[in-house]
Amino acid sequence: MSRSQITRGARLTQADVAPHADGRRDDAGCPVLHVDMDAFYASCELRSRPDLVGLPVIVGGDGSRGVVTAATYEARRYGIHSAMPMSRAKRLCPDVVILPPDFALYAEVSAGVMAVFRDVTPLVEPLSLDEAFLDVSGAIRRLGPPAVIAEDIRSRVHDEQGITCSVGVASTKFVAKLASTRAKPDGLLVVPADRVVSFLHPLPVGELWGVGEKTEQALLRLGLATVGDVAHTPVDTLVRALGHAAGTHLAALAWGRDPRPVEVPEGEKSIGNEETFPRDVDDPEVVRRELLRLSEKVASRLRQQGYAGRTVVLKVRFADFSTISRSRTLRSPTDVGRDIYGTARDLFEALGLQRARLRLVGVRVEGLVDVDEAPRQMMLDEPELGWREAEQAVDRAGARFGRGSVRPARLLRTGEDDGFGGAPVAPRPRG
DNA sequence: TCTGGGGTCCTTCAGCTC
DNA sequence: TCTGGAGCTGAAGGACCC
Repeated sequence: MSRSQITRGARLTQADVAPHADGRRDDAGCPVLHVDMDAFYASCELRSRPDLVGLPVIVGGDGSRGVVTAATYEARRYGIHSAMPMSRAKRLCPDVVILPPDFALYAEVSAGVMAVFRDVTPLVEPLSLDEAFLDVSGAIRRLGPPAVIAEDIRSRVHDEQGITCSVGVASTKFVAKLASTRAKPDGLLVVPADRVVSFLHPLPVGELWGVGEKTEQALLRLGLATVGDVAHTPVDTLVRALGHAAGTHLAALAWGRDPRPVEVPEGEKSIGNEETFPRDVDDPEVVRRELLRLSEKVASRLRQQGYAGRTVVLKVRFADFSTISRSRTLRSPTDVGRDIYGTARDLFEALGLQRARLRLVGVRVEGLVDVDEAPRQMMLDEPELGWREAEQAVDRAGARFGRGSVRPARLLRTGEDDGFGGAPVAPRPRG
């Protein structure tokens, strides 16, 4: 690694504590790296739009109900942040540049970044497209101490993918994640193993992993404002306020105890799709058509990834934002859109809604198993070649002619965006 | 201000079996 | 035969994360 690479970003920092008197390396005992891309979606877009570098740019749907998916640091200076309604972002910064999301691009860049990580260690645990934990304990002899490995990763991501990232180096996942957040943007922060407590205790409770708005309010009601306050509170008190899992978990985190190892994920646990209507809907036929579209989409993703699932979950959000879900477990796992739709529709009908105004519907399939290991329940009247084979044929047609080139007749409506991409096209007549 | 979409995990409760 | 408790599973909802 060149000197220029090491100094790029000029933010090789450590927790603000006194150095070791005996000359030990500060990253000794810190094999966990948390790597987080800076404003990932926006950074991907700026690679092909250098004219926008330095301007407030946000990525997100520009519809009436869109939210900000990512914001450059220039946009954040106006108070814009992710998950903020687009309408508000535009009010805060009328000149903000809005770009529609291109998830295929982000997936491609993410694959390149993850390849860099796996070049360093096989122990990579991705958390999302733009961040991952790495356990580099097995790479230290080959590549050097964790801080050097971290800088090398930052340089390679920058040189190969043209975006910047921040890295936290620590003894546990939780502290590494906090460190990368505090190193942003384009920085590196090492929290030495024996300074974890002094690093953690001054932080506000909201920084604890798993503490969102509700839990933060609950903790503040107990008079607990900092991580140190939580650390010095009896576990029983936390358990009473937050439940067993959250209470014991936070008590451990507040002392820097996080036994979770970096793990290569085994696979998905559920696959689902949901959609917010552009305007609230009270026509049951529109809802049924949307359920069919979502079910087909979920089934297609299941087949693509080689899964079948046993539990179908229907999600309904009403105009007042209240949300309910209903689920049904099938006799055997399925990856057939027809089955998923039939179950989702039954669940919807069972709600007995009398023209309630709906904001969103969603379909999710849980209890995933490898499709080759899934027992198939043949119906007495089921033909040998059934819906599954038909939908597999649709998958093949989609791969050849474009996704959505063949679809259920109910979803064929000229000019209607059904989310399959492209204009609706009727299947070519056979023969 | 007015709240997307994709996920995971946890808690609570009800029903069932032993 | 009846009853109560333990343990399991499924269902529903909530909180959280990115």
